[in-house]
Amino acid sequence: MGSFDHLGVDGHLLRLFVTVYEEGSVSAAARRLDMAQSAVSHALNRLRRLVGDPLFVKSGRRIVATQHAERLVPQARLLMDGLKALTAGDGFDPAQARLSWTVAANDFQRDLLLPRFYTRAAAQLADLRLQVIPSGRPTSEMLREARCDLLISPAPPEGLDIIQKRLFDDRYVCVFDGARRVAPTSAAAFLAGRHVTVVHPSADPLNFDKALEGLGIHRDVVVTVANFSGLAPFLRGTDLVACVPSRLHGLELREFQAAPLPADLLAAAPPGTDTLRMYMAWHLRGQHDPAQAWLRGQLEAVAREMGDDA
Amino acid sequence: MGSFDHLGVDGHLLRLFVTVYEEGSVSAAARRLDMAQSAVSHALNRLRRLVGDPLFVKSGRRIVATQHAERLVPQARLLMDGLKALTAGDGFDPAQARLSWTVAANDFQRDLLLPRFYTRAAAQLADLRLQVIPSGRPTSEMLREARCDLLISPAPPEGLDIIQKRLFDDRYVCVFDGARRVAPTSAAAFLAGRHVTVVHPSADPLNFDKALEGLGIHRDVVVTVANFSGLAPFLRGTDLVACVPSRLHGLELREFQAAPLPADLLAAAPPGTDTLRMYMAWHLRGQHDPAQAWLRGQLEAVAREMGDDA
DNA sequence: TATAATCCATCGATACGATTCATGGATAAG
DNA sequence: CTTATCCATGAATCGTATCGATGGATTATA
Repeated sequence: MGSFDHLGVDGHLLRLFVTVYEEGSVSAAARRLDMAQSAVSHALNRLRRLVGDPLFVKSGRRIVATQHAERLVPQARLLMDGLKALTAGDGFDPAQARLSWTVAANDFQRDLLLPRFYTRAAAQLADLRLQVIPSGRPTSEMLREARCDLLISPAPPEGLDIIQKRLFDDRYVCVFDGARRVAPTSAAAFLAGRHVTVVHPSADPLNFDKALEGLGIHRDVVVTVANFSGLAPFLRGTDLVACVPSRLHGLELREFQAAPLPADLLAAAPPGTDTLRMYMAWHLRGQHDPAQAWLRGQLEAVAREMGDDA
Repeated sequence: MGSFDHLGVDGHLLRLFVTVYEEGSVSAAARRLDMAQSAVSHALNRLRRLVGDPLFVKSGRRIVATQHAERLVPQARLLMDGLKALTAGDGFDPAQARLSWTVAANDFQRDLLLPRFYTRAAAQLADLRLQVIPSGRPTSEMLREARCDLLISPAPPEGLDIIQKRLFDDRYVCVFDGARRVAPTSAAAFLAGRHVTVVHPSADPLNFDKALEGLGIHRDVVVTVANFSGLAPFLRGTDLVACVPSRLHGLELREFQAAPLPADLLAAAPPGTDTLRMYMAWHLRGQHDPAQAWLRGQLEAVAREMGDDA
């Protein structure tokens, strides 16, 4: 049964298929592809034979995509990108490349990685435009619809067309104003204090906060801010405590004191509670693009340079 | 430059290219493809035009692949698999499917996941043959050369053509014979004891052992065994201590006592030291195969069922 | 309801391209 | 030097993708 001659499919056919899908019309696709309408119709029939599915069925004088066609569209786009990667024209030469890259990242990972990434990458490239957009709660759609090329997040989206790779591990520490209080060394002391944490309205809470929640441990969170940069003013001159990735302590929170989380608090918590693992994620589409692969490599190198320790 | 008509490439051309590469000969490829030799030669020329690279150059009366051709071969194989995924014949029906799956996994992950996976998956399938092979130090070649379909490991290989996904997190605990000693509650007590650990000759040491090593902490390891199943005889009736993933305590080491790692030991260690994160990894080739995707989904479900806690 | 407009499928003609057979130049082996 | 084998090329053939034109079907408009 499977014996449809799938090997007969070529890039032109894929492009035609995707165009028909996007236009929702054979005639419109023909116009966009600068072909005769009948040619598109015939080509579509050929593709129907090759994949063994009607792909589009008539409904009135329009056509609607079958379920199978819906499934095929992203796959077809993927294959077209793969075909492009076959050409020899892709000899990627950093020294002559003028690249534009859009990265979605929230405050912590942005400030930690991207400045160093930029200086490193830009030094080797003819030109680099780096667009950083807020990721919010990162979704696979951002990558699928090419709203960004890469996404940096501790909770990257999953999906069969999404690839993710670990960048670095960090550990949560308590940060506080050393002039106003001392480090909480036990769970009791920790829970007795007043806390400030980061809860972005459109993103997931920190895995640390979620883990405590899951344990039924409720600390006294008196202030929540939308991002890490908002913590400092609340810590300064107060006895508030924040639990943040330790690397942040080397950035915006340099002026404060840091201490490890109370050991007895962690003993009860699930593994990885005190660890924040940062990933980068991208779409399969960009997998074989040598320029993007190079950029990802640079970012990875920056993360590696920092080492896994705080 | 980029203006080679890469869309003109079709599956037949890719297959021809790969065949010529594998045979190292135009004539031999023609025989295997059941075509005339000149047809292959012409087709090869067509492909040369389309991708803008000689692909094979004459050397004596043989031909040798160019660098670019070498790079293209895996990509071509990938695209052929992608094309196969276009056909409608792939409506995957578990109830009628007779599958054969080869998984590379070492002892811990094998015993923990695969029995439950097998019963779960086999119950839904017409037939399932599960081959489990030892992974040793897992390499991307095992996946590339299709020696296995999936690999389960805490240290999955990396590569642009390898996809990995987290299965579950576990935490290291101390395991010992409760009749002979008590739990080490401090780093000092921990280091005063005698230890047994797992070091497989052809695999990486455990991340826990590596982390301690990295800190310059040398505990007194008096016995090493090649896999987890070898631990029990050495623990039984002795004062030896082993640090193993806590889930193992529920399997082979049920008879022993378990205790968390000393907190002060972990405080100095890098984040994630006490966490073992288990991944599955597979080759891009199997990404769009619905049967394999289904099997991976089942395995994931089993891992999820166990929850992230021990 | 009749008419016009638009859509997609089909038909015959045409041009392009893929394959075949036959041949030639090059290399290596006998 | 001869022979066998390899790959490339040329001419001829066959298949097929495209075109323009046409027809059947559906929807919008008067």
